Parts: sequence; C-alpha cells; structure tokens
Amino acid sequence: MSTNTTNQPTLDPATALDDRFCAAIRAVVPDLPDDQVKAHIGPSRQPKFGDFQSNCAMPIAKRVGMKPRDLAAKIVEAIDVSGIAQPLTEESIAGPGFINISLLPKALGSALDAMDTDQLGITPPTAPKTIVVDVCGVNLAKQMHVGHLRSTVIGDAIARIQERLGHTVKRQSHVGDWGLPIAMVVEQLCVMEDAGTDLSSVTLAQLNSIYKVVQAKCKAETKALELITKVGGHIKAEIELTERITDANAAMERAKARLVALQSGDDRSVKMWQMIYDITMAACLATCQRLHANITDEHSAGESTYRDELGPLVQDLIDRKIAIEDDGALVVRCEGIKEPTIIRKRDGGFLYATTDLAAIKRRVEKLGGDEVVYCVDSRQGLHFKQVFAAAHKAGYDKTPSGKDAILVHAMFGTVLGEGNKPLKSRSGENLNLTDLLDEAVARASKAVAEKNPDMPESERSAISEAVAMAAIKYADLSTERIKDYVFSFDRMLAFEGDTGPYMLYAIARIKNMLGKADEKGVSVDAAKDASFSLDESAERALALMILRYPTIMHATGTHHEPHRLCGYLYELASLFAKFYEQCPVLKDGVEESTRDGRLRLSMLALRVLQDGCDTLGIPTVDRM
RNA sequence: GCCCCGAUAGCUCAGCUGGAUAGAGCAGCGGACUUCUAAUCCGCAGGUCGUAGGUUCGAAUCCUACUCGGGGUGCCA
Repeated sequence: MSTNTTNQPTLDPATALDDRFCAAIRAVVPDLPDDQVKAHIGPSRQPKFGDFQSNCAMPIAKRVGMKPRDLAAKIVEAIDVSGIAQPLTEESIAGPGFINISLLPKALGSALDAMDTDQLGITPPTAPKTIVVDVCGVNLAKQMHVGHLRSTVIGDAIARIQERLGHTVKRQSHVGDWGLPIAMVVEQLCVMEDAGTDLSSVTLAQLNSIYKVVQAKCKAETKALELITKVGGHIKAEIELTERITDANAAMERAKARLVALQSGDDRSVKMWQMIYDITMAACLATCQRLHANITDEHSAGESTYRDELGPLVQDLIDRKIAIEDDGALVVRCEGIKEPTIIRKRDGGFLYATTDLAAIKRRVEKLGGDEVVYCVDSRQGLHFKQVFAAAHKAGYDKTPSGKDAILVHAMFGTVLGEGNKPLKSRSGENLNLTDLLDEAVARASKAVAEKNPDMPESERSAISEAVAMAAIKYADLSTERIKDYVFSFDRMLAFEGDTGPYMLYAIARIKNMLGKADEKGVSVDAAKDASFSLDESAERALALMILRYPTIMHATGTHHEPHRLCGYLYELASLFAKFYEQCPVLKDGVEESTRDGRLRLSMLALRVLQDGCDTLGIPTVDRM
C-alpha cells in the first residue's frame, strides 16, 4: 500500500520517495499488476544506512523470477530521485536487496519548511466523515471508578484524534440511567423521604452507598436456601433465609412497581429520578473536566432517551421477520454467531442489546455517523459483535447515502493492581476515581515542591494538578489499549523515562529556552524565517522525526490507537533532549545563523509536541 | 464444551501490519550540572520473542497444534 492512500498531499519525504520508486518499478517491470507496485519505503533502522530504505526489490523479484539484487540494480538505474535524495548507485543496495536512501539536506529543509504551517502538515481530508464516539458511560447513583478512567480517557483521545484529522466528531455518553437498578434507588429515596429524611443535600457518595444497600436488599439468596434445604437439618438457618428471601422478594416487587410508575411518568418518581440524574451527572462531568476530557452535558445520551424508541424498533424487527420468538424470548440470529441476540425477555422487558440497537439506529440515521466507535471494555466483545451483526441484518447501519456505516468496538483491557489482579481498593471494592486522582495530585505536589521551592503556592498547585493528570492519562494511553495494564503510582509519578511528565518537561524546557532568548535580546520572531540548522546528526534525527508527524497521526486515527501517537511523542521528546544536550542554541559562541536555525527547529519541535499532547488530551505546563 | 484476547530483558512496556545485529523505561553498575531547566543526557550489563511444527530469500510479526493466564458464553448491564 502506498503511504498516500487518502489522496492528501503529505509533506513527509517518504511520500515523494514512494512515488518515485513506484514510477521506477513500473518502468523496470511494465507488466506488474498495479496492486503489486509497492515501494515499501520506511525510515532506516539505523542512521548508518541513511534516512530511508526501500524494501521493494525482494517481493517483486520473487514475482517476476529475478534475483532481488539484480532487480534492485535495475530500479536504482531507472529511478530519478533528483531534488529529494542523494543519487542512488550500486552502493545504495545492501543485504538481500535493500535500497538505502539519504535525503539531500536541502530537501530535508524544504520538507520542514512545508510542514511549518498551522496544520503541521496534517491537511483536511477531501471527504470529511462524521464519526460518533461512544465514551465514558457512567451509571446513575454510582461514582466513577477506575473502569471509567479508560473509557473516558481513551474515548476522548480517539475523538480528539479524529477531530484533529479534520472529521466531524460526535461524542455520546451512553449513561446507564434507566431500568430496575435505578428504580430500586428511586424507591429507596421515596421510602427515606416518607420517613422524614431531608434529601435536599444528598451527595453522589451517599447515593452510591444507597445503591449498594438496595442491591443487596433485593438480591434473593434462593440458591443458598436450596442448598440448605437439600442438606437438611438446619431448621434455624432455613427459617432465617426464608425470611430474608421473602423480604428480598417484597423489595424487588416494590422496585418493579416503582419502575412501572417511573416509566409511566409518575410525578414523584420522575422528580426523584431527575434528582439522582442531576447529582450523578454534576459529579461525573466535573471529573471528566478534571481529566481534561471534552465530555459535557451535551454529549449525554442516556438509556432513558431511547425508552420510546424501543417498542417501535422491536415491532419493526418482528414485522420484517428479522426477530423471531424462541422459548418465549424474542431473538435475532446472525450468521457466524452461535449466541442469539436477545432483544425482548419472556416477561416483555427489553435488554441492553435492544437499547444498543436503538443507539446504532440513532447514531447512523439521526446523527449521520459514517463510523461509530465504541470505546468500551473488552469484556463486551461478544455483545458488540452480536449487536453490530443484528444492526446490519436490520439495515440500521445504513447511512442516508446508502452506505453501511463502519461499526467499531475499540475495546480496552482491565486496569490491574498489585499481583496482576484488577485494581481494587483495600476493602475490595472498585477503586473510586476521585480518590485515585487526588492521590496522584498529592504525590505530584511533593515532587513539584521539591523541584521548585521558590514557586508561589498557587502556581505550584496548578502545575501539580496538570502533571498528575498528564501522568495518569499518559500511562493509560501509552500502552496498546486491548491489553490489560498494571497501574502503578510509583512508575507513573517517578517522573522519569517514558512518562507523561517527561513530555511536559521537554515542552517546558523549550518554552523556557524561548523565554531566555527574549531576555538575551535574541529575536524569536526573526528566527521563524531562518533556515533550519541541519548539519549535526542530532538535528537531522530530530528533523526526520518531526516530518513523520502527519503519517503517525493518520495511522493513529485509522486504528483508533492513541498509543501510537504516545510512542511517537516520546521518541520526539527524547530526540529533542539529545539535541538539547548536543547542540547549544543560546550559549556563547554559537554562530547567529546556527542559533536561529536551531531556534526554528526547537520551535517546530515544540509545536508538534504541544499539538500531539493537545490531540491526546494531555495538559501541558510552561514551567515545572 | 465452544468462542474471544493475551504471552517479548528481573519488573513495566514498544516493535510502524514479513526485513538488516529484537528496542525503550524502571531496577543494577559507572560517568556528565560555575555553561539554554540534571523531572535530563552518555556508557555498561541484561533475550531460546510461551512451546513445537509449517509457509520463504527472510518470522517476535502470517498458518496449525499445544501450554499457561484473562475474559465471555439465552432472558443483568
């Protein structure tokens, strides 16, 4: 595949080389089918081999029955790389048939010039798409826990990346705000109010404990009773259990009745529900804001908003014989999936698959999604496989233009703690996200205070907050999302090596340098027109890395894998640190043209780092 | 039982969709701050890429089987 599949002019010299190589291949092997004309251009693994290499000779030679080195020789003879690279010769061919390429310094400079625009080489797509991203997904009356961290942080990053690429993004938070569990809480609050409890200042933490209590209360331990009855002889235990089950059943009945009342719009039930909704969302959206996740009220699309769409949807599926009755339940069967998708229970109730079908329909038909990306836990894998297949069978994935929308489950693994077990609090419950963030900030402020003893308290706390969020978000984003990852404060906030703070440090250093330039009377503005300084190997390495930015951004977007961009930014920051050590900029004795050329290179590196962090949703700081 | 996912240095992770001698960061050892921020940089050491086959010029990467770990699997979400 050519690197330039999106018909966008890319400034990466790799693209230009790609074109020249393809032309040469066509000239040398005219009969080769188009889909096999591939230049296989990539950056060199090692600087001694040059800047780029083409691996095209080996696969093509095999096709046409030539020796790879002979074919490479012919390509080298036929190719015209003038204006881009040093002329290619026999010497450029190495190993089994690699063709090594060194850019002309002039070409490297002009490629950087071309990239030095507001867009940093990422040009708008010729056909922008509308992409719906399912993020966050909190539940009413429940505090956010670590499980929500990934959906929020990764989901927001996926959304930002598509926005950066020039697509229209619509975030949707599928809030769990409907159904029996919520009705249980509503019922309990009604009971409490009847008993004279003042509910005007209830917090989410309190709702969370009420949620747990009512869950336990309604859970009938029928299995335990069966067991005891079977074993026999435990009359007392049997009576106790029977009583508890009777209580639980009664509580369940009241909850079900409350659900019916809520669904039919009963005034008091709805008011109580609204109160729970408001309290939950206020707290959760505040946490999203703290995480620098662009998720607000307007992105909330709770399950409750689909309530009037479920009945007609199910009827539609029945009418078109897509859904069939099976053992009293209504199911959709899809080819290649053993498990049927149940969309209506025997008792007539709908399930989460039903709501998700309605969500796909709305997201494609109403929101105009060409692509819908679900950033949800990998344990939902089968569920989404079923729902996507069912939606396709029903045609709910048809866009207004008649094409099938792309449905993607961008799944992520579990956050693990010590012993590689899912991260829990000491009491064994889900770890509260706010507590986790507070802990990170507490640790960050220690380090910030240590490094900056003279800094005013207000600035210090702002920096601590940003550094902590950057550390947590980078840790979450920088590994392949499908894998489980081990959460460790010590590693994240050691602030050394491959961490969020490393990136922030690189940015702060460049900004500081630019500030120093002003102090020294060196005009940063004037340096913006200087020609890049590219003689030193550290400068070239940094420049070549900068040029890869657009390509990396596209790859990150097509795969919905933020860790690709993280890895790139770390390499870029790392190359800048090397450049910083090896190439003095403002120090005495640096020639003016070199100084300005290095200033300009630093500024461009800064802008790419800043843009990359912004695109990932990682906050940055001016000092640290 | 069936299905999905994972396994790479002591630890935590990359490896750009098949390329040259498998790379980082921690931890360990040794160096570099009167000089643009040492939250940095340089060097040393550390590997049977879970196992066994296969595909080919070439495999951590693709195919098959197995082992171990995680998850899912008809009326919760």
